[in-house]
Amino acid sequence: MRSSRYFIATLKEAPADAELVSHKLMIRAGMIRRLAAGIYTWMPLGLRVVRKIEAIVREEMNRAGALEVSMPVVQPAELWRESGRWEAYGPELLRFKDRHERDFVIQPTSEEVITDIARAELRSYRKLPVHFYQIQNKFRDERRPRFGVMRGREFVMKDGYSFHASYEDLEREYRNMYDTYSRIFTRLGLSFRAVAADTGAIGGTGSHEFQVLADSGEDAIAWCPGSDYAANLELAEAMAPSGSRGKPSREMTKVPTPGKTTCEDVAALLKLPLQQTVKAVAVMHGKEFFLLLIRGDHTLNEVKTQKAVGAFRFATEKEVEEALHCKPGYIGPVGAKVKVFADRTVAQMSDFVCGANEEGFHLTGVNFARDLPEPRVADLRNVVEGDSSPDGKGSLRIQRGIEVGHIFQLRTKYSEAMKAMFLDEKGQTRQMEMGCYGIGITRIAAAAIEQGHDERGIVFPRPIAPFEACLVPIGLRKSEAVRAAAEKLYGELLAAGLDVLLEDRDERPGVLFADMELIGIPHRLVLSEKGLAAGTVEYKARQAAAPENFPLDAAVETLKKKLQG
RNA sequence: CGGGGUGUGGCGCAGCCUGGUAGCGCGCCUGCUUUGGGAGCAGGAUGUCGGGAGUUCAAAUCUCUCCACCCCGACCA
Repeated sequence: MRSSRYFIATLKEAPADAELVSHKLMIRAGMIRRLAAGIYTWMPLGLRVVRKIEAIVREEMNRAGALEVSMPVVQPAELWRESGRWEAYGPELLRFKDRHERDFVIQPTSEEVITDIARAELRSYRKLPVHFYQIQNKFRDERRPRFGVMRGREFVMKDGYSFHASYEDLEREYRNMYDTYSRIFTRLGLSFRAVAADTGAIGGTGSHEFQVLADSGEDAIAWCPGSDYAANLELAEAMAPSGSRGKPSREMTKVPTPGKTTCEDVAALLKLPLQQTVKAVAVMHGKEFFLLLIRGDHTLNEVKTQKAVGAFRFATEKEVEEALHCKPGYIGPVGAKVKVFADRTVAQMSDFVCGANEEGFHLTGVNFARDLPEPRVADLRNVVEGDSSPDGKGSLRIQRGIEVGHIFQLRTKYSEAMKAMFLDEKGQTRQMEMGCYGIGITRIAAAAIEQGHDERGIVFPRPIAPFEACLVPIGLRKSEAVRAAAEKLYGELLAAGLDVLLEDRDERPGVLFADMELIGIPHRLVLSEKGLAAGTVEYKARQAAAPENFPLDAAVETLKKKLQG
């Protein structure tokens, strides 16, 4: 490709509304342009990246035995009513009516349509297993689209669905996909981690997320360096501290703590470690008021809490006052006539500090059994760095990540709702087992940039860079020798099958270099009169400190070698 | 959906408080010079000041209203 005939639309300044580096750089590099909130046009340069990601995903999916299909983006509501998701999905599902007033949706995923295909086409165990996938646009009416294409409303996803005659076979395919995904993200040149995940709204049992490691990621991952344990923070189990609870050694005492409503403030005032305090979180479970006890330095894990106590919401200030006759900030479990759940860590504490249920006062030296009834105990908190790993093989570390892939064992959630049955070898009707597997194609482009960038712009991994290499001639329009050498070398590079951009725009060298670095081309060749006189061409990797020179007649071989490395 | 904020040329912004005939930087167009790190000089084009209504002799500026977008909180690829 010649840049003079391509569309390079770089910007010096990023739009003010971009927050994430990847968002800023994608706009500045001219990869995307915004049309509406969370809706973007992929410009030629950006689309090249997307297509390269798709190609790798497609290749590996095909290699793993999955079959590509393309399902409609517009789907009739009847199927969604049948699966129950018409009601269950909520406002993120974009719904509309056609001219006959019939309800339709723009698909956020395609379980319904594929299950409809499966129940019509897969009537015999002889046709199982089968795995269908597609790569195509999805729409989710996010409550708050942000971060450019990272959390857009319209995005490209690879979604695959597998059907099986037995759970054992589903497990086999799940492992197959686990391996395939690992291969895909490795080939894409990303640093990632596969983590156990919550199954969330999609339902089902086993589930893993593939997280690209980046500090800007929205997810937190807990993992153990001493083993293969890795889980999303929302799932990672916090173990009870070892040993047993200490004996009460102090009298329970009411101390004045005026204006100190947080554990931090109270600990500072009383000159006690934060780990000696307990915060009471007031929640409503239906019409019932609960207190959840979490150690002062810990945070509540809402996913785990929901599993332990059931659906809940935080109580309002008014509800707190009605239940405890006390303002939030001073509430506690002592003397409270409500159900109390304590986190495992809190359950092991003795002589702790908590609110006195009296404005301006806290209690010190509080002990279970002696001062208040033993609470119900559950795992309610987020794990923190240094907690012991649930597999007992060391302590946990926390890292941030961007979810780019997710695999689920759906089991029979959809085949049951939509009656996807097959006949087994004994002629008996049985439900199909299902798996589903997603990869966020467009999100990968953004995640790769979060992982690879510097002050000059994007640093793409070679497999997904818009071009593998660029050839920058200096003085193309001034020097006939440079022009001829550039044309010749460009022809040779193309003939060698390399994906090269010839930078032949009529711009000063500084502009050309800056643009090539901004858009993230990983390898650069420079031709100049000076170099030609010496019979050399200059080579520089995107992140190398300094360029090196090679003989001009070895340029193609040299670049090939560099691309391998 | 709740809370906060912004809307002025393609992009980034000033002007608004204290009404008075719309400005800066980048980009864009033309010419000359320049050509190994986002050039210089000269000339030029581009605005229903988000939309509507109102107050006023006069509205980017004040009032009301609608819209769009962004940021902070309950979920997903």
